[in-house]
Amino acid sequence: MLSITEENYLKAIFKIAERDQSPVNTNAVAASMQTTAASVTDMIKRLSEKELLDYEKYKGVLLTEKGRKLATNLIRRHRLWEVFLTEKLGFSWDEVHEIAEELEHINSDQLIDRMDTFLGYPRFDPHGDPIPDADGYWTRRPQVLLGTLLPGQLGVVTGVDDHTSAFLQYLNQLGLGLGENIEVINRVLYDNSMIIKLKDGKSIAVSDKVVQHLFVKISA
Amino acid sequence: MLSITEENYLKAIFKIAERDQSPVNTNAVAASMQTTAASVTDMIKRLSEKELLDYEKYKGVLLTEKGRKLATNLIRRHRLWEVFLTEKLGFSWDEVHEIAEELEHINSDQLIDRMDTFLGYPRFDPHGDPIPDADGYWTRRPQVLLGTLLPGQLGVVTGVDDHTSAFLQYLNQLGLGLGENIEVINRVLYDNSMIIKLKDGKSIAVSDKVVQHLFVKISA
DNA sequence: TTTTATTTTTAGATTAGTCTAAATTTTGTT
DNA sequence: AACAAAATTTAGACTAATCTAAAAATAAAA
Ligand SMILES: [Mn+2]
Ligand SMILES: [Mn+2]
Ligand SMILES: [Mn+2]
Ligand SMILES: [Mn+2]
Repeated sequence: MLSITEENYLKAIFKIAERDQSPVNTNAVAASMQTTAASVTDMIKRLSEKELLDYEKYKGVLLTEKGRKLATNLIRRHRLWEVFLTEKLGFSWDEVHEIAEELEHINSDQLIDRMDTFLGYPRFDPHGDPIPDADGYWTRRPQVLLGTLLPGQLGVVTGVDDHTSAFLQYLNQLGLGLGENIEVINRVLYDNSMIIKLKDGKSIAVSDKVVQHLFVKISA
Repeated sequence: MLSITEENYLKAIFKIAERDQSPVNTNAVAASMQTTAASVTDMIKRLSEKELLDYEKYKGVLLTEKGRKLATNLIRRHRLWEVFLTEKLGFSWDEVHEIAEELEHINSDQLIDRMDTFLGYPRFDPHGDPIPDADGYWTRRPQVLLGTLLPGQLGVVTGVDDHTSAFLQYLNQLGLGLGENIEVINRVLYDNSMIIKLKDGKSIAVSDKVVQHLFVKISA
């Protein structure tokens, strides 16, 4: 049985290993957990003791298979809860993360299985992130950052690279939700912004920031 | 912001105050929380410091209005989650308590409001216990223990006085779920058991234990 | 290859929550 | 009223998780 704190560390380490490289270094974990390097070293020892991490002093950590399974299971729970909150309770995608951050620690496999069934076995969460299966695996969806599209190309919004509610709310305002069809009109070289056309026919300008953080699947 | 431990103490104290009398004494809390009297004294001081309890050394504790609101809100959350687990996820009434015990600590009023709406504003949980409103109030339902009924009287099962899964599973086996219509055939004086008739016409014998822990509403 | 900067670990303290054992207060009984 | 029993509180110690400051190891730069 893990404490909520231990679970959070494990999840953070998994995500850093995915984003950066393995082994994961102490400072990266400290930054992600908003704590000190000293605390991280402490916790790393505890998690290694429980055989969730492979740890060698000064060399960083790798997740063991046991650690990986626990971490992906947390992500599975988190994302399923996010689907529940949006699909069933009517929350908006910018409101669910914090609540799911708590709900993911509810420890019941039966609960998650039944929730998965109740939701109809969703493959992606409200932010377009994949939901791991019970073994902790998922298949990557072909998607690229909006910024890589050329004028004339068509695409569908499939995800975000920035999960802050500020960004998500801004996308709401722009009408750029998941599944939205877009067409690139042109790229403004001056500030790297873009003019895109939405399905309602309206053209909008999206800043460099948006272009760098919105995933789309190229459809033509 | 309260810790999960603090919330659990508060809930325990509320329930003891309801069951026994106020003020609540230290040993009762220790028994309920399965901890020592010393730990309870410690926690009582902390909760008094936060003005959730009125505490006088050696005299036991009373909940303040603030404490009562928090305690009943926990009970509200617990029971709404139990409804969700049974109604939406298909859990049986003997499986939900432990999970709700964790879920009740998820701290989001918005979540509970939306859940309440999603469930259609239920007034009772799967065990027949009333769900407090947002201010922590509910109206008592007219119900009596099965044991008080006389031969010939009709009733509807409305609740249980024993929430152990052993008891609930035994009731499943007997076909005595919530809402079940029954008729008292006769009382066996020898062992205080009872013969009752169910709506399917079958008569069954129920032991003294059942008779003392099953609530029914008299319907005729 | 020294020297410097960065990263990581250790040492020592702190807080929440817990425990056992001992002291104190209250309650019940002669 | 005096004594015994029960309930409660205090004292002191322990673990998990955290922090700051200092020491040690590694990496980068001169
Ligand atoms: Mn999230
Ligand atoms: Mn998400
Ligand atoms: Mn319950
Ligand atoms: Mn219940």
